[in-house]
Amino acid sequence: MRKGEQTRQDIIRKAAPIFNQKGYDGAALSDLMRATGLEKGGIYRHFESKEELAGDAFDHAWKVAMEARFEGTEEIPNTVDRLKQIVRNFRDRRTGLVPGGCPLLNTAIDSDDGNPRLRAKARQALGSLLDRLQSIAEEGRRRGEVRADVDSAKLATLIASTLEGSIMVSRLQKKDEPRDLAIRHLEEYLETAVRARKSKAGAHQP
Amino acid sequence: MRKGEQTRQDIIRKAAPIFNQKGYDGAALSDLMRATGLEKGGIYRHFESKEELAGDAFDHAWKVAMEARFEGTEEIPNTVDRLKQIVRNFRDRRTGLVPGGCPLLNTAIDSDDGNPRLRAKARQALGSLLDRLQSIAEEGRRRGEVRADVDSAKLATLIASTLEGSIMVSRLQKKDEPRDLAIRHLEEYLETAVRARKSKAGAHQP
DNA sequence: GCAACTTGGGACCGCCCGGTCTCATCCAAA
DNA sequence: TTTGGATGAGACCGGGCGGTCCCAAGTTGC
Repeated sequence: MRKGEQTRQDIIRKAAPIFNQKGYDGAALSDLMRATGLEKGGIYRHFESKEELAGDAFDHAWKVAMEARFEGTEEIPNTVDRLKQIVRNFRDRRTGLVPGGCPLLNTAIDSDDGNPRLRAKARQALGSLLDRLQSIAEEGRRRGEVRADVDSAKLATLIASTLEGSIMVSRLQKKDEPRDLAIRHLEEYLETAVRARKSKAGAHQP
Repeated sequence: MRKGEQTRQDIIRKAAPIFNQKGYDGAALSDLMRATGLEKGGIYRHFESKEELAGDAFDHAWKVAMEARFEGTEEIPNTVDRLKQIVRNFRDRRTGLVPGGCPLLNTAIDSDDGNPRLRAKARQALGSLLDRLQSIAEEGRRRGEVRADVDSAKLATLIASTLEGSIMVSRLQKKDEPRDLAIRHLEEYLETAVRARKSKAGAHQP
């Protein structure tokens, strides 16, 4: 039973870029066979359908993406600085990512009007991103680092939307500029409209 | 020759939602046959390939989208107000649009890593949107309605990116809120960071 | 080192894909 | 009203699709 699980993970890792690049319909079993070096029987032993494999491949790609985006941010004490670093990570931490662009963006569009299973995974993935951003903002509000009038859920949505849109534009134009522009825009927004102004009394420290 | 051209346009109009919803691979000829009420021969008389039809269908969908987004904005005298109205049109002018969401977003992701012909169309479509936004901003700068330190190209890119990203999130969540949020964010941005402050002397009027 | 089970190769399946071609019908100009 | 080109139906095609299954080879526990 040991070898099988290892093979299964191997298939997922090799299949993820194919699905992320070509989409569900576009990724033919023959592509997956070539990428994994296995015959059909070897693949279907570990997954009951192409759809199941696509789901697992998405989970893998998303896990890798999330790790990259939040890498080295947990230890940043100030929550606004932490959000800024997360935003910057969309530009700076790109090694090890599954090729083919943001899995969320790809899968959301790909599964729109069809393939409910993948669509549910995409929704869940977006939820996980929004939740993490929101809870950081909320923590910041409680600590007085984030302005009291900031709506954490809305802030999370705005950050995610802006980044994803700029990634789409950057990929289409094959230029980094739109993405970097959005990052700078969000940094400025976090600085001017989100970060609490320093109060003379000091908000939290005794 | 009259009837043929009419049929051709009919096919394009009926096929556009199929391609926009299902993507290029996902839109089978059988789907197009059902949507148009024609047999294969009837379709292939007017298009030499599925790809050509997809291209024409995208052009149609994009034309409709662009008309909706710029509808009733030409006559707004102040350029910043005009930009704000264009942004709002993403929410308010949605009748007559080809179903399936933003054709640019769909086609950009769909044709990523494959189908160069559709990809070129998507790039060109993005270019046309950016150009229109940019030239409005540029006109505003010349007229002194837009701050001199605003980069028109960057502003256009930021607007397009933010809107497209929020549309993706809205579609995935099946909620209007993310899109509306982005619109409000852009309105505020245009007001506070783009619109030239009223100078006491009056910038342009004698 | 043997037996039992797990693994993966690859032939096979039916289906539907995009695309072609022929021919009856339709339509419009003379 | 005739006639010739425009039009569209639909049978047909080869290929590649996702998926199944059997069996040889490999792996593992005893």
